Amino acid sequence: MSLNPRAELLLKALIERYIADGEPVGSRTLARSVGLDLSPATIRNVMSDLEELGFVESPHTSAGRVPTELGYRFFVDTLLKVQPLAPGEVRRLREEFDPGHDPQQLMHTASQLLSEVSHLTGIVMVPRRDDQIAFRHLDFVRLADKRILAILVTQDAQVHNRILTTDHEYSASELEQAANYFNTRYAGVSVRDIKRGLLNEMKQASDDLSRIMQLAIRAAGEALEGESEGDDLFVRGEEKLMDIPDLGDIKKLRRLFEAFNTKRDLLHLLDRSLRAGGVKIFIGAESGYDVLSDCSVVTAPYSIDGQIVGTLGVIGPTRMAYDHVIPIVDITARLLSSALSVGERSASLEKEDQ
Amino acid sequence: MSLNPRAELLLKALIERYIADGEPVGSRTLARSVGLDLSPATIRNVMSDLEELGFVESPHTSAGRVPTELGYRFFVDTLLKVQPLAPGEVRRLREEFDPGHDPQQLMHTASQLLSEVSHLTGIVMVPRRDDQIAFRHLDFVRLADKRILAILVTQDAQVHNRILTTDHEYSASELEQAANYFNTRYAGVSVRDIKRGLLNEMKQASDDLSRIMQLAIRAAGEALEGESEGDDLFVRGEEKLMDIPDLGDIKKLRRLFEAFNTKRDLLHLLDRSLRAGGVKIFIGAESGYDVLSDCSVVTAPYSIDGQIVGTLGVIGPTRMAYDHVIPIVDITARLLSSALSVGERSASLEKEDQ
DNA sequence: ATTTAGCACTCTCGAAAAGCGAGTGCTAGC
DNA sequence: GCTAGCACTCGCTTTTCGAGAGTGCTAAAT
Repeated sequence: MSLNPRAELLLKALIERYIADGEPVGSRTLARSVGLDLSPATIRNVMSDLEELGFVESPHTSAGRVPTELGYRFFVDTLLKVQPLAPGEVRRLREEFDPGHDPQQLMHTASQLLSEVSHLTGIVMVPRRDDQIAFRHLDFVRLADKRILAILVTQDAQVHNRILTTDHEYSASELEQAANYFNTRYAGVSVRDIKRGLLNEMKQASDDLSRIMQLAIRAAGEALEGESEGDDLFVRGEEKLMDIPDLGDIKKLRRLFEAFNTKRDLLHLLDRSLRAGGVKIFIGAESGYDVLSDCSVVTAPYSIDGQIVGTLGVIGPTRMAYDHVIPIVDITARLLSSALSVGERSASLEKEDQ
Repeated sequence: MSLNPRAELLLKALIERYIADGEPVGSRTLARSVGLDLSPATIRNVMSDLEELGFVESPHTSAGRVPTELGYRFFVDTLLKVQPLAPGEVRRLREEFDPGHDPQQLMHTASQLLSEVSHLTGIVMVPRRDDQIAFRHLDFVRLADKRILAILVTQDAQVHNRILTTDHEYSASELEQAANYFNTRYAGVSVRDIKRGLLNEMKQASDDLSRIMQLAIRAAGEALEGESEGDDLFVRGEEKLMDIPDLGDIKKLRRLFEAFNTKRDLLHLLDRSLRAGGVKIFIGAESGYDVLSDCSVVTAPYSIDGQIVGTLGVIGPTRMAYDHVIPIVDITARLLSSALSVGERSASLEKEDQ
C-alpha cells in the first residue's frame, strides 16, 4: 500500500504532532506546522483520504484526527527516522553497566535504566532455557539432617540454589565427592544435556554412586526449574504507566498491573520476540494480549557470547516517542549483551552505537 | 480518655459500618444498625460529643460521620475484637509454607499469601543485619581471568553471591585453600564479628595468606552488602491499592508506587516495627511518611530460631478490616518464623494459632 | 484538475443553574 | 434524658447554554 509523497508527509507530521501533544490534530494546525504552503481545506481533503485508508480517525465529528494502530504501524515501518541518542544518555547508559556485576544485578540495572531513560516501564526477561545455558559449578552445603543446600552456578555466572530434602543422610565427604565428580565431568555442558546424560549414567552406575548422583541430578534440575516462578522477569517503573492519560480509567490500569504480577502473558510476548533478531515493536492490539491494548511494547533480544538468550524492552502508551525509544532499547540490549559476555567486548557495539 | 459505654458502643458500630460500606454513616442508619433502641436524634447528640472528642468528623455539613485517625486508634486499641481466622484460611496458609523451600522463596510466598488472603498489599522485609546473621559456608568459583564468583551461604540457608574483580590471578587451589580455611574457622560466627576478626588477623598474617584472606573478607562483606539494593523487600499485590477509592486521585497512587520502588521509606518503617514485638499498627499519618497518609500498615516481626530478624505486614486503606487483617499478619509471621527455623518447629505456633 | 474560501453544521467542554436527597442542629415537648 | 419536628445546609446529579474548534460540502479561482 503506497501513498503519494504529500500524504505521507502529512501523515508523518500528524503523528509526530500527536505524539508530542497528545491531542487530536486539526487541519489548521497541521497546515501551519508542515512546511508545505497549503490551505486547511486542502489538508482536510488529504485527511479524508487517509481516514478512508484507515491510517487516521477522528474521535468525534468535530475534533482533529488521531492516528490509528495501522497508522502507527505504517509510521514506524516506513516514515520513522530514529533519532540518535543524546551523547549524554549514551554515556550514562554505558557507565552504569559495570561488567563486574553479576547477571542478576546487570538485568536489574538494565530494567531500571530502560525505565529511567525512556520514562516508560522497563522490562527484562531473564533467560531460563536449559538448552542454552551451560553448567559451570555445583556445590553442596549440608544444612540440618537430611536437608542439603545445592548451589549451582551456570556459565553466565548466575547462581541458582535450592534446598533438597533427602531420605538418606549424606556425609560431608560424600557430598564433596559427588560435587567434585560432577564438576570435573560436566563443566561447560548444557544443562539439558546433563539431564539426559545423567539418566543414562544412572542405569549403569553402582548403587552407591548412583544415589549420590541422583542427588546431583536433582540439584541440577530443581535448582533451575524451581526458580522459574519468581526471578524470571524484572519490571521497573511501573508507576510511569499511570501518566498515560488514555488509561485514565483505573480498571485498565489495574489489569495491567495484575499482568505484571502474573507475568505469564508478558513472558510469552517477550519469548515471541526472542526469535526475531533486532528491535521489534508491538503496537496496541498487535501484541495479542488485550491488557496491552492501549500500549505499545518495544523489545530487543540480548545475547551472551553471541547467542541470543533473552529479551528486554519497554512498555508505554501507543503514543510514545518511538524515534527516541527504539535506540534506547537497542543500545541497552547491546550493552547488556556486552556486559554479560565474559569474553572480549562485543565488537558490534563499538561500531554501531554512536 | 474514657467514654461512657453507650458512646463506645456507638463508635464501634459506626466504625464497623464505615469499614464495611466506605460511606459516611448517618444517625438514622446507625440507629437502625445498633441493637439499642434509640432515636436518630439521640444518636446525633452522642455523635456531637464524639466529634468534640475528635473521634469522628463529617466530611461536610450534611453527610454522616466518618472516623478520624484518632477514632481508628481508639478502636483498634480498646474496642476491637479480632476475628479468629476461618479454618480454611489457616489451612491454606499452613499448607503453602513448605519448610523445604529456601528463605527467598518462603518470603516470596509469605508476601504473596499476605496479599491474597487479606486482599491488600503484602510486604516482607528480608533481614540483612550482619550482626544477627551467622556465616555458614563460603565458596569461590573462578570465572574469567581475575574475576571470581564468591558464593556465601548464611546460617539461614540464604545464598548470597557477588563477582569480585581482583588485581592478582589466583589459582584454583589457592581459592580452595582460602575457602577451606575460612569455612572451618568461621562457621557459625556472625558476619559482623567475622569482619572485625578478619581485620585483626590480616595485620598478623603473612603476605601470601593475607592476600587470599583479603579476598575472603571482600567476598563476605560485598556479598552481603552489595545486595542491599534489590532483594531486600518483597512487595506483592500492589494493584490492590488501586481499589482504594480514597486514592481516586492518581497522583497519590503514583507516589505510593514510587515508594515501592524506592523502598527506602518502607524499609525504615518496617525497621522501626522490628524492635517492638507483636503486631503493630500504623494508622494514616502515624507512620510519619506522607505517602502513606491515607493508608494503614499492619506489621509483625518474624524470627529465626527465636531471634527476631525481619518484619512483614500489609498495606491497605485506613478503612481496612482490622479484625480480619491482624490475625492474618500475626499467623503469617509465625508460620514464616517456623518455616525459617531449621530447628524443631516453633512451639508457640502450635499453642496459639487456633 | 487541483486548490481555496466560505458557510452551515456537529460535537465537546466548561460554567452556571436547578432540583434532589441525605443528614444535621436546634427547639420544644414528653 | 430522650424524642419528634422542622428549617437549613451541602454535595451530587442533571440540565441548559454558549463558546470554540473543526469538519464536510459547495462553489469559485487558479
